[in-house]
Amino acid sequence: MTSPRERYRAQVRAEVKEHAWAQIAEAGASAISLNAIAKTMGMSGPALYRYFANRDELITDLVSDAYRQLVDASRAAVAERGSDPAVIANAIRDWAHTYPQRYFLIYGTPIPGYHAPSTTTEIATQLMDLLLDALKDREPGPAMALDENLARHREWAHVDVPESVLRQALGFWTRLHGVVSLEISGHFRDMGFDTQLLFEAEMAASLGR
Amino acid sequence: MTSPRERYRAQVRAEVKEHAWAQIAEAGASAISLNAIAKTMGMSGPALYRYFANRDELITDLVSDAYRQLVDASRAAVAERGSDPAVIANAIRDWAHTYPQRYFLIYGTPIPGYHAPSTTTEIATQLMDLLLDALKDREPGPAMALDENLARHREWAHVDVPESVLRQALGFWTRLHGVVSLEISGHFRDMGFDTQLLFEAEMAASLGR
DNA sequence: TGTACATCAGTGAACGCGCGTTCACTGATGTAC
DNA sequence: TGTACATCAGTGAACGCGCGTTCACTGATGTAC
Repeated sequence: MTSPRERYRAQVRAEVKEHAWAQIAEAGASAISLNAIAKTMGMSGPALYRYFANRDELITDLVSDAYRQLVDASRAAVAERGSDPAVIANAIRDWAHTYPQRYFLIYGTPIPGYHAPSTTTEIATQLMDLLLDALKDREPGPAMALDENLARHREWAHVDVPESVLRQALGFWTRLHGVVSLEISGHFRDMGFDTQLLFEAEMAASLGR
Repeated sequence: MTSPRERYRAQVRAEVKEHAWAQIAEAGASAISLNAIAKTMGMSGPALYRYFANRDELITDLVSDAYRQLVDASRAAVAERGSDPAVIANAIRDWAHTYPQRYFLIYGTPIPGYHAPSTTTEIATQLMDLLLDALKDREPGPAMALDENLARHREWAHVDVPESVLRQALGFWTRLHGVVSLEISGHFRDMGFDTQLLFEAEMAASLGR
């Protein structure tokens, strides 16, 4: 089905992205440059325009891949250790520590002038679904003002879980990223305590308590 | 004491920073350019080297100013509405919403190749002190594994509060930034619910419950 | 299997741009007698 | 108050760099008869 040329194209595209990741890891997402990537591949700059329409298309591809990778890592963790919020949380944190710049690409400061296409939102939804599934059998907890608001969102997004689960998921989600984004950004550096313990304490407090 | 020349220098420095903020608000921190700033001021690029040794010094100044501004805003809120964690939290969130790019400058993805000097850590401490002060009269809550770790940090940082307060402060801190950074980054955009309510729910859950 | 043609990967030159930073300089502002 | 000198703000040219992107082209790879 796939011709040799098509396979070759796919290979080069993959190699370009590989180099892009290396570049991101070194100098952040804003440093992604088609010319620089071409150079490290021993090619001339314009050659890459055979594979990507422009710089934005490359970035979009990278963002999607990062998201997919994160979803895969979370899914794999669930498959291995069970559908548990803490399992997902640790998978995400581990991934963030392994690939800080990829984490920033998704959850960090938005790249100026770049707007993520709708496909990424779709993948983001998959991640949320994974979390909702892990949370769905928990006891509700007291009703609150936010619930009414979430009910509207639930209908709109066609999510099939009670508001109480949605509420727990959102709290869990924000706390997870609260710890992780601050620690990866280095805001706890030189403060001399174990951020892993802080993370675990936060996740424990968020669940059942 | 201050000569006219010194006063003039301070004025120009301030004006440069004013334009830098405008540039940051438009295209993010990585877009700060001395040449571009000079142009909008009707000056030539090299002129600014009379006022800042180089680009990094400008950024350092901006980061410090942003921090100071955030501390001032928090202090003002406390002065007006009392020393309450929720008051501080709302002050920080309001500031972040008013100046999203300044918020990112401090708490967002680190600027590649730029390292904050120690003075900024000092100002960050002031903000934490403000929070610790607001939390200091709360009941302890059950002891946990993190406490031992925090005790070491307390000694090292010469902070004069019990571990339980430090623990509460850290939890409060991470949850605050968890909601705020995600909402400012736009991760709740198009999800159709009121992030203000989510924020309030998180802060309420974090305090007394 | 061999030839003719079409497809397409990659090159090199070029365009226009903006960046940080240096340097020798002009001209205005302040200072000392 | 007036003159001589020192200080210093700002200019314009220049350096070297890298960026994204276009374009006409060469040469290799695949396809059809």
